Amino acid sequence: MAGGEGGTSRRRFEERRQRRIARRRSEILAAAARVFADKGYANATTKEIADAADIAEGTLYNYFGGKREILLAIAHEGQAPIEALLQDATGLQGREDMIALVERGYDVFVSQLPFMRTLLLEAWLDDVIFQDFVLDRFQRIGELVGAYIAQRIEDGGFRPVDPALTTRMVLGMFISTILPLLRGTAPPPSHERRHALAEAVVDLLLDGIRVRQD
Amino acid sequence: MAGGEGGTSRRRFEERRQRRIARRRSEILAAAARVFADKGYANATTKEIADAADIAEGTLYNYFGGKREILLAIAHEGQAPIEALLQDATGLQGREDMIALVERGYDVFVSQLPFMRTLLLEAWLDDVIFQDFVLDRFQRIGELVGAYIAQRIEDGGFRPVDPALTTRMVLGMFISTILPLLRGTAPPPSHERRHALAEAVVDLLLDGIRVRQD
Amino acid sequence: MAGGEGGTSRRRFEERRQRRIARRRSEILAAAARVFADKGYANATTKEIADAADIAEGTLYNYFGGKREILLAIAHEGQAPIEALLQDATGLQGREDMIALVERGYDVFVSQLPFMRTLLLEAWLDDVIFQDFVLDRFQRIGELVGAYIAQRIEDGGFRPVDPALTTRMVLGMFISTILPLLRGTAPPPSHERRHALAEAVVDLLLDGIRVRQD
Amino acid sequence: MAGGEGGTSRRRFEERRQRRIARRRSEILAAAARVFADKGYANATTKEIADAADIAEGTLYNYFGGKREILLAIAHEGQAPIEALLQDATGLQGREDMIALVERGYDVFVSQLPFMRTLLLEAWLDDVIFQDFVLDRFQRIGELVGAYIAQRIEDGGFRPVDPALTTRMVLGMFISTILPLLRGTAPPPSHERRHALAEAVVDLLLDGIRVRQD
DNA sequence: CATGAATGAGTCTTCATTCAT
DNA sequence: GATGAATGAAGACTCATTCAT
Repeated sequence: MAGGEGGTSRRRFEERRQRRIARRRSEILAAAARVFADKGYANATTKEIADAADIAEGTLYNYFGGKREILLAIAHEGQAPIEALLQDATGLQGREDMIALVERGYDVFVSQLPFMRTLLLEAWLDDVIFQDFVLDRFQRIGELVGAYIAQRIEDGGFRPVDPALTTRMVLGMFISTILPLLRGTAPPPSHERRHALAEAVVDLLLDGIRVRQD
Repeated sequence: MAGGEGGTSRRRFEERRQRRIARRRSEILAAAARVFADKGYANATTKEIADAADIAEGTLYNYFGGKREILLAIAHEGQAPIEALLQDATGLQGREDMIALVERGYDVFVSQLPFMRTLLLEAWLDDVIFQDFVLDRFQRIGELVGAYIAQRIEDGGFRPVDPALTTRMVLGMFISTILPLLRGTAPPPSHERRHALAEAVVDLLLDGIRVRQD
Repeated sequence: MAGGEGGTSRRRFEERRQRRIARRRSEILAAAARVFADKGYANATTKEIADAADIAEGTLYNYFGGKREILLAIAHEGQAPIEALLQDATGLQGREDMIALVERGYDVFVSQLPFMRTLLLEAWLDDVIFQDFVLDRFQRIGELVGAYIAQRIEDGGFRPVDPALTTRMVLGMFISTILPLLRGTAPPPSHERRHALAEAVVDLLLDGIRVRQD
Repeated sequence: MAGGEGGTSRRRFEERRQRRIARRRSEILAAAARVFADKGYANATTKEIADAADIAEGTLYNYFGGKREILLAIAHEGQAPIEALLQDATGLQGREDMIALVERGYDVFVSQLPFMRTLLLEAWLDDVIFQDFVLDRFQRIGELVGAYIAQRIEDGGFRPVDPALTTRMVLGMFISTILPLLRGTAPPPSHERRHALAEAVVDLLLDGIRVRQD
């Protein structure tokens, strides 16, 4: 009886269920990312994760296959904002564009801090994380920035540097400026501070610190 | 009877014993550094360390109070070469001096790779390691480089940048260039390669990548 | 919906859970007391305790913080019956009262044998156990018996002996009579036997063994 | 050459060697008894024993087959003074004889404290120690005292008590009076104190505490 | 004989995962 | 689906005993 409606209501129920599951997964991931960021994957216990997510330990296993799968899901989750950033990163032209891009990079790290911290930490040890979630993106950024630099060298705007190496160094400069945040020894920088940091990075990249002698 | 000789032979014996102990401690530390560098402190087992050092598990405890003490000894061990480098780092003048200094920095990392890798990895999580063995040195480097930059700004050689921030970014650039080595995805660079890397770092620092437009 | 009933059912569930936990704790304590009584705390392994309690080793740690905490819980557990006995021990008058009291003392030891055996054994070495769980009660017994003896001396019923020393000796007599049981070389005495032992203790205390010569 | 003298000197050497060995064994036993008395056999380490005896750990094994053998030797060592006491204990007659005997009992405990403490402690757990070194002597004491009591009952001097049980209770009284010393919570009693204690024990045994009503 | 470093079996404890309720 | 107690494999550490020097 009420077959059609039954189907509709069942579908609605199913949708709501799916949303509830997705929401719960996200909550768990956010909690786990905080714990992993704080103590590292190896030192974190499933009990701590469950407590942070305010659920029972066993419930974790209804949403994830195990501790490691949670880590992989976190790594996966951390990809989206970087992907978005990479999408917009085409068509760099001048200093202002570059500054804006670096600022957006800061935004990603600030808004996703536990994810990023976990990702970078575990990539240091875990080859799967490193290959699939860090190296991969790093190479895409490398291609992007490298291509830009190569093109600017071609048109005479940049010195004939090694594009890949320079990309690497820019990223090093970038990361170094938010290292205290990643390490947890400093609070997130204000928007003004982020802007100033971005300017410093871009200006050092473009002009170095030496005063023009000519 | 033969008191004097007895004393001498006992002293010699004692010296030899001390040397044997020191040597064994070093062997264990080197083995442990390799294991820690490979799997991280938390994932490394005392059995693995013992196997790597080719001794029995219990023997570890004749030389160190426990796993954590081994880690601290590694952190301590890694300080000497950096201290030496810092001693020599005064009196930077021009580009060549700076390149030489950066090259020596590479030498330290290359020759002490497992120690450095372990140190940087664990400092990420362990506040004691971070404070006592990383932040401390980092601040000394910061003072050194920062003072140099500030002085060069004063005499008009450098643009009026933030010395502390710039120091941080230089270190970021430096580290980024040997990251593949630290991460274990690349072999140690040749001396030529190290020289080229050092030049790239210093030139980027001094002049940036932009071609003079005037 | 069904809020009240939900609350009630949850509360009932919670109560049942608490009872289950308490029961399990008691089972573990009883098993551990048997093992400790048999081999001593230091020689007992957590594996043996777990086996005696018919649970896995790890389960112990869901109920107690560790091996030593189990020992302390045993010591604590053994206090209740002695406290109860001390409550009733006021108002001794004549020989019959005293015999009844000694008999109740036997009952405590017989019914709590592993607990008492463990307690006395470990108090011999462990200062915490000794101070908090044995000396304390011993002093209370001492005060009680000592006060009684002192009063009877006053009213001329007893010789002018040292009350504290006499109390100590009575306890020595008492313990000596169930030593084979405590040591595990004899089965628990029957009620008749306990009565006879109690009479022997009290008569020796009151009259000694010498026939009146006058 | 010098064959005869060689034999003599070898014999002398051998005797001296035997004495040296015996002396060293005694030193080790005394040290071990102190350690065992303090922490118990199970909690004492061979390292602690060696340190207490001021020798190296390995040297222990030149004199004893192992830790347990040291314990057995201690138990054995503790027997001699008690044997001596038992030899002299025949021919008790009156109150004074008994007091003197009890005093000698105190002397044995005071002079051999670590041995006695170790012996009683380990006999509580170790069946071999208990059977061979404690029960055995206890039974001999029991026969001696029991026979005396039985005889005095026969001749009308004592009430018709159970000789074995009474013996047990006397020993309980005796032990109880030096329990603080054995437990380590009181210093050895002075000679005067020992005499007073012995009088208290014997008087309680003979006359109890009740004032004669006749 | 004395020494003390080396050994590895044995112990307590933790924790990811399972599963009955 | 949620819960959390039960599990047992694994890990850090101890210590009696051995043995090369």
